[in-house]
Amino acid sequence: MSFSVFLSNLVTFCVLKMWAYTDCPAVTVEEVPHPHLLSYRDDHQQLLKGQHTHTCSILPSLEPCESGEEETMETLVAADSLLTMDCVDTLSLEQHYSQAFLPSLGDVIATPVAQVTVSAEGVVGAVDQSQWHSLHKERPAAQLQAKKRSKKPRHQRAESPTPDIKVKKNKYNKGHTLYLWQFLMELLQDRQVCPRYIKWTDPQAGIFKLVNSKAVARLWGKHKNKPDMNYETMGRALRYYYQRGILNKVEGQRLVYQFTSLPKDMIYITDGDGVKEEEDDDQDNSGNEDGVSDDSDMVSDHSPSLK
DNA sequence: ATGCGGAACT
DNA sequence: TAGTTCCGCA
Repeated sequence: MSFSVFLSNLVTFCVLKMWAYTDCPAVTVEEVPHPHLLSYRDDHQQLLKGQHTHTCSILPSLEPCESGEEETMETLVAADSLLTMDCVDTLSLEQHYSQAFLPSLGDVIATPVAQVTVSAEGVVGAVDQSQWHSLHKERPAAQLQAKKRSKKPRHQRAESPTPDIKVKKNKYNKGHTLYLWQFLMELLQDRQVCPRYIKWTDPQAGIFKLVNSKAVARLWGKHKNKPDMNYETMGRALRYYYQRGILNKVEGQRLVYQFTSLPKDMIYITDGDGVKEEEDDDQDNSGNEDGVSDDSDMVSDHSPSLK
């Protein structure tokens, strides 16, 4: 294990470097990291041009329950154990959403920061969009509203676009839990739950579906330690994301939502064997039709809706 | 069953 | 702050 740990750290380090500064879904944030929330174990991570692939292996394989809709408790639990953390390495997650989100890993990054000003156009300011894929150019009206409100930073926060400023923040940011959107992204990258409870219906567009809304809500509740969590409640949180420009609803399709932007190093589990990494940044060539899908899964609907 | 956003609350 | 809980309404 030690070697893998080493590798992990190495990878993490590199990734963090790359992550210097990013902005997330449009809004600003300051965050607090946390080291391991969900920890996945990356048994073999490979550092391939800065990417890693992870293959989780902690969980006992879940039964393919074909019973249809309801997932058994066992499966949920199993999936959940993964979220709860049984792992050792703390890596993956953070790199994905970190930045403003969770830098921590020893104190490498830290900082909070960022703040960004947002302009009508979209994200702006210091934002470095390099690590995020913005899925659409224009923002929904709701977002604009959100913008307005946020124009006033109450505390003038030092802008620190600087990527690698290493501020020693709370080095041990324990107990930080992922934001819901991060959590969903994690699930989307987790083979234990990805196609089963939640899956991409159109990865390029950031569109995903809560195949088993109940299960996902339960997982979320577990993560937040809210036993009574249900889709109704989680859904409210999801709806708040519309205003914040983090999510959009794909109208007409039940349980289908869309991330307005995604980290570029997202690992897309499109299906079966392949975990595919999207590294391509097509600037704005809106027509997305790269032959990405090799999935046998149905990634059928490509709703072009980007509000 | 979902989805929605207001309002109060943590 | 980022949801959580509850609600009336669609």
